Amino acid sequence: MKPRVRFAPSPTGYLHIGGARTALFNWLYARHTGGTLVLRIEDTDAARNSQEAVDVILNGLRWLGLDWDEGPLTPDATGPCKGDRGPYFQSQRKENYQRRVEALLSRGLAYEHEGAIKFKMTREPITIPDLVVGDVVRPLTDREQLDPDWVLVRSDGQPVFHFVNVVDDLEMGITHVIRGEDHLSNTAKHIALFRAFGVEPPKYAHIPLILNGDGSKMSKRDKGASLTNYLDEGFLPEAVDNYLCLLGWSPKDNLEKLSLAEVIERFDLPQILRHNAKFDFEKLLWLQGEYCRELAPDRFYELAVHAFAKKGVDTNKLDVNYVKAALDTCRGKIKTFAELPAYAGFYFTDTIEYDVEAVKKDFVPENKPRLEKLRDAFAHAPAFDAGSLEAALKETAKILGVKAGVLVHPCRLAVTGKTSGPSLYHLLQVLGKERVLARIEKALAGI
RNA sequence: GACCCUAUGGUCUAGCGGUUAGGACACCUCCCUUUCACGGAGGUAGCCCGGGUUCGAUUCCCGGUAGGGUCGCCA
Repeated sequence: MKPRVRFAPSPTGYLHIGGARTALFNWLYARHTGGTLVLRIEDTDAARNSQEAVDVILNGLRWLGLDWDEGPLTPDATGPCKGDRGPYFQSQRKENYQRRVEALLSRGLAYEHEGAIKFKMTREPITIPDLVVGDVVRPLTDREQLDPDWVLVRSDGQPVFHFVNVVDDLEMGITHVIRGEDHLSNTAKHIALFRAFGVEPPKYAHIPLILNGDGSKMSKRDKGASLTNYLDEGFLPEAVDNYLCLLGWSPKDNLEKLSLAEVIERFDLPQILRHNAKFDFEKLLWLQGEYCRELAPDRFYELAVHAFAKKGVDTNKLDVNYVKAALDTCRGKIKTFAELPAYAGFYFTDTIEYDVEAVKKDFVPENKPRLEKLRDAFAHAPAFDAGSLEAALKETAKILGVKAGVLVHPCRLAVTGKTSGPSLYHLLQVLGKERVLARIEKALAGI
């Protein structure tokens, strides 16, 4: 029988990076085994849930490239879904829970208590056979020994998470539950419930948690905890996917950069690591740089244009060849698209803001005649292309008896306002004679 | 407080009784380039502690310690 796995997030308005990895691991297992991935929305908390919150999850998964075989097609709980085991929103499954409670009640496995309905929990220790951790024996804690029974349905009629989760997994035919290790202890409750329904529980695989760099738990307010954050910062989904795979799983042959297709081939449950991992932003950034560098030109332009648009710079109004030429000088230089507007903004504005420290260093009186000479050399260069400009600059330096760097730095500052950026000669070529001479002139006036 | 999981450089990891403990990120040095990146060549840095078992433990067992998790009419 082919495995049926599920990702069952609660729509809280954001998708936790750990949740994203749980989704990824479920997806990988489904694709590796040829099984089915079910997406189920656990929206029992009507007050807190909203369509927008569901949309965050759907968009996040789609961005990562994780498709599901069964589940919602839109964020609307009553909207279209695919799959024949629906509904896939818990808010639409009330009758199921009702029916299941009555079954337990009628068999004396649950009882009413102060308006709530409680489950008669086993007193004996329960063994959780976990595919990642191994057999885990979970006895009752001292507090549980005082009252081992737990609430299935609140006094207001709302069923609790542990109950609906198990009922849905049972009715949706889930064979493998792959989820965060924070659920490991409570799995005893789930197993007991499955047995109460006379069904063998699914196989469990509890994956380690993702922690902050300092080892603390990644909570909602931690920057970097939300997947949306990476989307907004201009990360590439393939970089995020790749990095997430490396957290708690390893291809084992010293491979670091690998595609999802390669991971699908190698991925399996027993190889999942048992210990938590700290999130290393620097390593993600490195992978991001790797993928960014090999981006197809069209996609690079598209993402770059989008990044500028987000900063209020509409490059669509400009000559497309100019924009492409400008962006080409940035390829391989930036890592995330979010840094692009600051990196190459000088191409699309005539208001150059000079780096204050660099001005003190490079816009000094002795550089004024040098910059004037350079301006003249550029003005009379046989052609305004990178090669000619480089030759002109070096020739000028030679005449002045200075190193090329003496001219390079003030020139870059005058034209871009910055101390670093794309190749100087190439950016001069892209900017064109008119802009370059005007900017040097303007800088000269301020020295 | 009870119970559960975990433990290789700063970080992610390979290792599954005998290895000069391997790789990657980060960091440092040098080369390339008179910007910044990229690339190339080196370098610093690790088996949590204590007992066993064994001819021999990073590896197996026990105990500590540390980190994480759970014990809700939250999910």
